[in-house]
Amino acid sequence: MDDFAAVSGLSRPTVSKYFNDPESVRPTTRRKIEDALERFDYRPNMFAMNQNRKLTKNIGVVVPYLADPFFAEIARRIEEDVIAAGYRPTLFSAHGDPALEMEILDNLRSLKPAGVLLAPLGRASDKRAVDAFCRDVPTILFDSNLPDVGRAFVGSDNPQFSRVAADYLYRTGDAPCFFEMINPANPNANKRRAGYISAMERLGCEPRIIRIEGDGWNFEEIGRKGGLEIFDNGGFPSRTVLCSNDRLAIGLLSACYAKGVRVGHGERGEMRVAGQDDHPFSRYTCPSLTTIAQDYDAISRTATETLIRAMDDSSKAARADDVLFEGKLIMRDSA
Amino acid sequence: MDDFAAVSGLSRPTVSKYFNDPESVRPTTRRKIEDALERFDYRPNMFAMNQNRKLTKNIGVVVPYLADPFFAEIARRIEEDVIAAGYRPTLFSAHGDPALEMEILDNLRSLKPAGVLLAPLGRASDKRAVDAFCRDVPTILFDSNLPDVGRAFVGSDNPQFSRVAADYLYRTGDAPCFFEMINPANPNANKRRAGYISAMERLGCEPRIIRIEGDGWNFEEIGRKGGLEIFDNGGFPSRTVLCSNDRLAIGLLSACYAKGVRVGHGERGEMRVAGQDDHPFSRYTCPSLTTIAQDYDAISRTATETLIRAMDDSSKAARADDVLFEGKLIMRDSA
DNA sequence: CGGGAAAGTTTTCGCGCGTAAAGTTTTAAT
DNA sequence: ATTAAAACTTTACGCGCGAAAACTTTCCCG
Repeated sequence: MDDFAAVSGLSRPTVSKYFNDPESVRPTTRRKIEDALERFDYRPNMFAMNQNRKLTKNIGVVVPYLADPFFAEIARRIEEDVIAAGYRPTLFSAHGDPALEMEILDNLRSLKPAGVLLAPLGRASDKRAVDAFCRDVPTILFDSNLPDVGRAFVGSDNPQFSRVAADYLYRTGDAPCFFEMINPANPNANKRRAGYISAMERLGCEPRIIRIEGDGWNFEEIGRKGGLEIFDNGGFPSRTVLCSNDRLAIGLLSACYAKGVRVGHGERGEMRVAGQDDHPFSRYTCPSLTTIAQDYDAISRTATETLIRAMDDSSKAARADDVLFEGKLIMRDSA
Repeated sequence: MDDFAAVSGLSRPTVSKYFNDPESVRPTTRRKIEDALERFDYRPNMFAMNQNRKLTKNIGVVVPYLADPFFAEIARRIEEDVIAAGYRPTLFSAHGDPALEMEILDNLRSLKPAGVLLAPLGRASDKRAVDAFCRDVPTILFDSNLPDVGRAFVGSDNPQFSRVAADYLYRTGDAPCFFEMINPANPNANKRRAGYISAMERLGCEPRIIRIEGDGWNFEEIGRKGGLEIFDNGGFPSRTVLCSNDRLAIGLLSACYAKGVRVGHGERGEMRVAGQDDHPFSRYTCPSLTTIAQDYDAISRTATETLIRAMDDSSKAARADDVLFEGKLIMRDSA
């Protein structure tokens, strides 16, 4: 940096200041540095930069399962937003493993991140450890909430998802039953079930919940196996099935196909299936999947913005209000 | 570290040695340190550790598009293998953008990685820049090759994929046509086309290639639109369609469904569709997709192993042999 | 028991930058 | 033209560790 400062005709501290915030130097100075930068492609050493600094420009992004296209997509958008805000995102996936989630948070500590965007595993997460982490590092939770942990939560209004779905399905046909895993990995599933129940009660219908076996994150397979089993044991209690999420629905569609059950909203359909999330592939299922869309854009943008505000905020204890986005009904062919 | 060395009854250099390689100290010494570790949870400062070291324990993993479940899955496995080998993986996605790919390689340089596993964007990659990077950092390319770049290439024998697929389809019905994008992002597409053509010639059939418009990484949409267009303009030249990859096939299945064309290998099927890759979701399409499976496990494991060998190898210029894995025919319902 | 190798200790240096203080120059506003 | 604020320079220190050299202790084996 000394040498580079010399060739750009400035002192090292000024150049150092530039790299911490290009706006903080005079425009003419900035010009000098950026000219020199083109001629010499100097880059400050990341490790030296961050070592003797309290706060880095790093932002950690942690998702529970990156092979789930929902998280891949939301992670992609968050990365873009974080970069646009002038920070350096680092992406981690817990791969569905609580131990790995803890390890990631531990490693994250030594990255001295300015902030973290964390979508916890949910039920399986070690809440105390996550809470302890959030006390040390400004953290925004997203997608899946742990009550009173972190600076804020940004996610979807899950009960509303299922209420809208149930309402629509009721109005366009018969009252749906609800298809979910016995032990959902994610707490959002419980909120969706609650939303479904409240909608059914308001409509004066009996809620009918079908809970299938299965652990882990291979939801399509769980949905398929669960669906096949139900077909073999008397079938579904209703012509219409609202699935707890799109991946289960994709599995169920596959089971329907295997059993020769035509799915669809028209006359031809023997059964109707709806999902929730607007999973990136749900538009390409056969039939295309009617679902409730998560607001990917709003969630990623708001999560990033909230984090950056929280990082600036000196009052460490302050908890911002949780933000919940409504889902949008996407009417496709399956229901 | 000084304080921690004191409480564990050792000198700082010994403790330092332990953290670089726990095996490098005497078992009794290791015991002392790990006992102290439990009582004091000290962690060396990452930035200080790496600053004055030529080589870190970091391994960069770069994929072209993480929202593609194929890459999400292969990245997941590579991360596991890298961790098991005692290194720290850092995952990056170029999100389909060549400029971002270059930026990632630039940032990677300042991470001083011991090695990099890179699946390049392909056609869009800046080959000269990638080559320059590979000269500085031991890099193994995977999935998509750039000739003579990097220490080695680990991927699939793409011509074999299409040969096997074409052969199988021919034997079980009629000769397939080949469905692909006009300007495939990935060079593997060209090899698959070549494999298809050679298989057809060997069988004494005329190769028939259908090339559809579309740019970017939204293959399902491209496949769907392309399929619809072909149906509207006289249809496919053959009852059987071999798609360049599973994601295009998923899009085509969706188009078939929209047009009311029954897909399947039995009597009922009006058309047969096959893909290539064994995409994580291809087993849940309707009908389930017949495809050629990539050997995820072998590719990720071999790539990691090859990289670690290349890192140990002092002869910097040495290029290991490329490794290609064969695809396995997965017979499902679509063809 | 002796001897040499292996492991640990002491000491010292430096990595490449952030940061702070004190002094100097430039800028912009009156 | 005056002046104060803003921007830059100079100087100096330290972050937390890796690494190397020279020395001492421990270990293993015949």
